[in-house]
This record gives sequence, structure tokens and C-alpha cells, in this order.
Amino acid sequence: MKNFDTYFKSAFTVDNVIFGFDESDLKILLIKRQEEPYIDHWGLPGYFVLPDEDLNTAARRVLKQLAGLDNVYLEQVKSFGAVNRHPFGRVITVAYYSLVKIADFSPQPDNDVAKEVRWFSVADISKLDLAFDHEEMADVCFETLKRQVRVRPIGFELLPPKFTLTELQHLYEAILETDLDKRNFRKKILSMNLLIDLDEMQAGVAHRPAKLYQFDYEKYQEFLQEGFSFELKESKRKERPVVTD
Amino acid sequence: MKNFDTYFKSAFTVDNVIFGFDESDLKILLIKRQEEPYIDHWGLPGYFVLPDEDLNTAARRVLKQLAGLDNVYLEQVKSFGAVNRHPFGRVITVAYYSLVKIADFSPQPDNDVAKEVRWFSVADISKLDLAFDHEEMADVCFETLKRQVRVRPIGFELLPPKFTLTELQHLYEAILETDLDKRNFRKKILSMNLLIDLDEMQAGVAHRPAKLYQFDYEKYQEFLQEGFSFELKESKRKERPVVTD
DNA sequence: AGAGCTAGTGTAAAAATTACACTAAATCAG
DNA sequence: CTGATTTAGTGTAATTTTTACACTAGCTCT
Repeated sequence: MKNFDTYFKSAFTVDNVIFGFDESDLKILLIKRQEEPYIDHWGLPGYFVLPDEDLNTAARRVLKQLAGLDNVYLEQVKSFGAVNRHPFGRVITVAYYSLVKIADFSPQPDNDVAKEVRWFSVADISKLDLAFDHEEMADVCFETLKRQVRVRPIGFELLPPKFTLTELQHLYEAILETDLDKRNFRKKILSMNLLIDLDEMQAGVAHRPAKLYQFDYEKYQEFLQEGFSFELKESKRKERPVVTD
Repeated sequence: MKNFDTYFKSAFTVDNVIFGFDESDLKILLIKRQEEPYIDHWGLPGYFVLPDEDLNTAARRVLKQLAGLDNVYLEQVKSFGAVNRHPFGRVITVAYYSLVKIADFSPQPDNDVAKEVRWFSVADISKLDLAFDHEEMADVCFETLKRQVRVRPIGFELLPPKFTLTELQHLYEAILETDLDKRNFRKKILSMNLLIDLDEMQAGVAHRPAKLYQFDYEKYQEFLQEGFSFELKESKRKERPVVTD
């Protein structure tokens, strides 16, 4: 009989890549760490999984404690387990991404894990020298989001309940890092019948107001089941500059 | 300062869903467990991750020790961490899938983990009452394979170096659980220029011999980089019976 | 020599995708 | 109140991709 005790000396954590969308910009929520290791570094919100807690439960707890967020779209992405990724011992972490309406977000400042909580543009993450291997985790989650958003109608999780088609298009452009053709985008989106036309208009804008739409959660459920396709192809007209830094 | 020691009492394992393809049938390699818990049950090949071992390294070690397999296509799929999934304590496991040419497989019988090693058809897995949550893991990995095979040219990893187009089609039909149109399949596959026509023929078959092809690993590399699409749609002519049990 | 098998091939119709430019409706400044 | 500014909203034709579909070719075995 083996001595299994040698294996029961590790820990695991969950880390959350929380995406939000604001002003045509895709953002990630980061915390300034209050604890060692990497104290005062920016990093992903995450913590040890408690002994009597499932992985998903732990990920949701972190979302709740740190950002006051409930009922959020959450998906496991990948586990990271390099031998020396954590200075305190052997720790593997499970990365999740979640999609959040920024307006719903209410930071909990009295948390003893984070000194500060702030949204950062995805493009700026690489400048921050994140704790642990969190930059790689953010990258992998962003790539995963990019892939999944083509196949599932999850983009709506990032928008307020009422939105315009242009806002929706900007969201997809931010996630896919490309430009989309306005007419083709509208044609495609509307043809899926996932939007409810609210017969309501934008107000207080200095230009022709746009119609407001709502996401149709019932149809969403149907589609989720019969695993459906949501392909969006890029326009060939304009080319965005590649963000290198 | 917190007492972090309470967290360092868990263990983690890797489990491998090893896919092979034989006689138009997609198979999974299972072991008959030699050890508690679940002794004498069939289960996925897997083991504890050693203290000084990365996750991927551990998954490859399991492949090597158990099946004598090297240089295999391997991909992390998902982690499973339900609180009571392991009777010995808190253990989360990282599921991998790998794609293997059955001919290369040489079981290592003198392993003290497995009493027996055997290929099972994917369709039969649910009858076996696998150890732990291994059935769910196998299901998730199969779904992942199904998704990925549409987007990456990985099917070839399951075939011998030289194969016919019909064999390739049967492989895709087994993975996608659907029938494909012969002419459309060939048109599509050949148009990707991922196959090298070997100017060689099948021999010893009691019918018109088919041409043999080889996978073009150089083009494969190019495609992997520029993240390419490999969509295969099903034929509407025939419908396979749904395997319910 | 013929039966039995699987290999291999082309085309036309339908559907999806793409490219593309002008008018409409609000605010704001003068 | 007029014109400038800004974004909303809309249709079509060309191209590409996908789909459906059936017969001949070439080997072995009896």
C-alpha cells in the first residue's frame, strides 16, 4: 500500500477573469493585492477553495465577496499548475471567466483581500506586471471568450438590459478585435430572432436616437440546448491597427 | 496573518481520456483498477500529480507508463472538483484527452495500477459504471473532441500514417455521430490541401483499391497558427439512430 | 465470366455571405 | 430658426459556399 499522505499537501485556488464592457472598451476587473505573496501587485480576484466547497461555488463566492455580484455568467476555462507558480507551496488554480454588466458592479471595499478594485482595458493588462501567472490566465480567458462569443449568444451578458444595435456591434468589435459591417451585422443579428424590439428610443443624445432592444432569454435557452451557431465574420473594408503593446 | 496551512491538505490528479479509432469505431482506453478506491472497477487512466511535476508532464507520464505512448496529441479539457468525488480526501482532477493511433499502443502489463487495459467503444462507456466521476469526464471530453474536430485538423492523429479518404470519412462520422456525404466530404477535405496524395494504392482488398493519402504536417502548422476553420456539416440524407443506451 | 464490393467523380440549385452609399432624425451653435 | 454635426437606419446585386444527388471503374472471389 502506498503512502498517499505525500500527495495531500497541495492547495488549490480559483481565479476569476471578470469581463465588463464600457464605452466601446472591453475591460477586466483587477484587485490590488492586500496579502502576500505579490502584495501591492495587481492581480485577478481569486482565493483558496475552501475544504468543503466545490470549484464553481468557490468561483461564485469570490465574485460575490469581492464585487457584490450574483447570478453572473460564469465558465471554467483552464487549470494552471506549473510547479513553482506559487511561492507558498504547490498550488494549482482553476481559471474562470465571467461576464458582468458594469453598472451592476458594486465594489466591496472592506474586504481584507483587496486594497483596491478597478477596471482595466484588456489592451492595458500586459503593462501591469500582474501577480503570479495571471497575465497568461487573462490571455487564455480572452481567447476563450473570443472563440465562444462566435458560437453562443453570450455577448448580451455584458450589456445593460436595454441596448442599441450599435452598442451591440461595438461590443462584438471589441471582443473580436475587428470591424464589422453595419448592415450585415444588423441583418445577421436580427435574423436570429434573439432580440425583442422595445419600441422605445434612446433619449438625450445629440443625434438621431436609436431603437432600444432587449435580449430574449427564452429563445436563448432554446438555442443553448440545440447547440447553435452564431458565426460573425469580419468586414474586409477597414483594418484595425494591431495593438502590440 | 491567516493560517494557510488549512488549505494545503488537498491532492490533485490527472485523468486521461485516450481516444483511438478502429474499424469505424471510436474507442476509449480504460483500465481495470488495481487499487482502492474503486478496486476492480473500470476507470480512466490517471494518477496523482507528483509534488515536482507540472500538470501536462503528469498527463504525459500517465500515458507513457500505462500505455507506452509518447508524443501524443494531448489537450487539457476541464477540472473536476466536487467536494466528495474522492473517498480518501479532497482531490480535484484535471481531465485531458489524447488522440492515439491504436497500432502504436503497447499496454504495459507490469504496472501496479492497472490489472487490465482495454479499448471500449464510446457508445458502451455508460454501461460500465466507471469509477469516480469518470463517466462524466469521458462525456465532457467526447463533446470537446466533437467540437474541436470541426475547427482543427486533429482527426489525423487517430489514423495510421497512410489512410484512404473513406477511412478518414468514417473517422469523422464516428466522432461527429452523423453521416457525411461522400462527394462533399472529399471536395472539402481535398480543397484544404492538407493531404499528400501518395500515388499508392490499398492492397489486398476484395474490391477496387483506394488511393492512399498522408497528412501534411507542414501545412497543419501553418493552419494552427492562423487559427483556421474546418467546418464539416452533416448530410441531410440519412439519419443515424440515436444511441440511447 | 459474372457477382459483389467499394472507389471515384461533376453539376446545378439553393443559401449564405459579402460589398457598398445614401437619407432620416435628433442636438447644438450661431 | 437655420444650418452643421452626428449617428441611425435601410436594400440589393455579385460572389461564394453549401447542398443534393447517381452512375461508372476496378479489384477479388467463386
